[in-house]
Amino acid sequence: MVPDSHAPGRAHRHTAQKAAIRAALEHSDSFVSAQDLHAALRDDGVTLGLATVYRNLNEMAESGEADVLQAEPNVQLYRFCGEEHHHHLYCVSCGRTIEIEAPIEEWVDAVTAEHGFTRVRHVVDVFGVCADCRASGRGDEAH
Amino acid sequence: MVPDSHAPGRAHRHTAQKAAIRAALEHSDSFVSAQDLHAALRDDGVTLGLATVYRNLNEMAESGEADVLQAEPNVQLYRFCGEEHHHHLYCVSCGRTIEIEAPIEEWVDAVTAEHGFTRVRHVVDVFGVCADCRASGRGDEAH
DNA sequence: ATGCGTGCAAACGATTTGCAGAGAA
DNA sequence: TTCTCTGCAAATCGTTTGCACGCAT
Repeated sequence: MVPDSHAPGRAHRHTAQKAAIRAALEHSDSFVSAQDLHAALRDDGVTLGLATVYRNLNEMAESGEADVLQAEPNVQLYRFCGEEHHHHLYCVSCGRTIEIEAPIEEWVDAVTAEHGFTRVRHVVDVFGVCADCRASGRGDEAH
Repeated sequence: MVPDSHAPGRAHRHTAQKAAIRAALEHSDSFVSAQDLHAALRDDGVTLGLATVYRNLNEMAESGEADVLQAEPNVQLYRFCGEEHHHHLYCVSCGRTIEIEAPIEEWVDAVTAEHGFTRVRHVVDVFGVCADCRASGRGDEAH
């Protein structure tokens, strides 16, 4: 039955692209799509492939270093994941993201325990149009 | 500039496919993908196109008759939306869905008001592995 | 020298859309 | 009859993957 499948010697090489992607993700003040990150990186002078961005982003998401948010169908947004789990208020018009605290952690524990669920992951995100976008009328188009 | 663009006489014809899709969605006890719904419908003897399922599902989602949930990238799940807005506990292994109540409605109002957001939509869903799947060991594979 | 990570481009797969024909009003 | 809805198939488009080469180790 698959002996030592999680051997300690995971290679994980250090490359310029990997560092650039992580730096760009950390630098970003809100969620970014893989495509946008790729474009920004190229603007920054870093030449890399889109596939590499996807691969690294998924790797980071897999290891818990990044958060993934499905804002719309077919578009997944990534964000550098700090130490703790927090939630977001997301403007669907300008993409601005505000971190918010959701007083539901214990509620989640209670509900999942009640139904016998384990390995719980919860998604709590609020979408809307921020004051600025509303003022500039962009909120009418966004949906 | 575009006079009476929202004229009252929206035609909305009644067809067998439309009725079948709605019935199937109402009958379903959990979230279903458009593809699954299409397959189930054909099993049921209803011959219709996949595009028709998508079109009707999106129409229902647009008008608020159905809920859309992005469980995974590239896969959107639909569910008949009752009268009120409620949340779900979703088993990532067997797809079973349990309706739960989230005591956060007023928290959402407070947070959005605080940041000047409008047109708010919130997503509160909990994912995990239910007791049955955990017992049968399927929870180890699902992610 | 050894292989993991990268780049490119083709492959994928869920969803959308154009167009001609069928059925509801 | 008129005009919307349906069906089929091709088109989209974000994301993933195969393969050969370069670079970190």
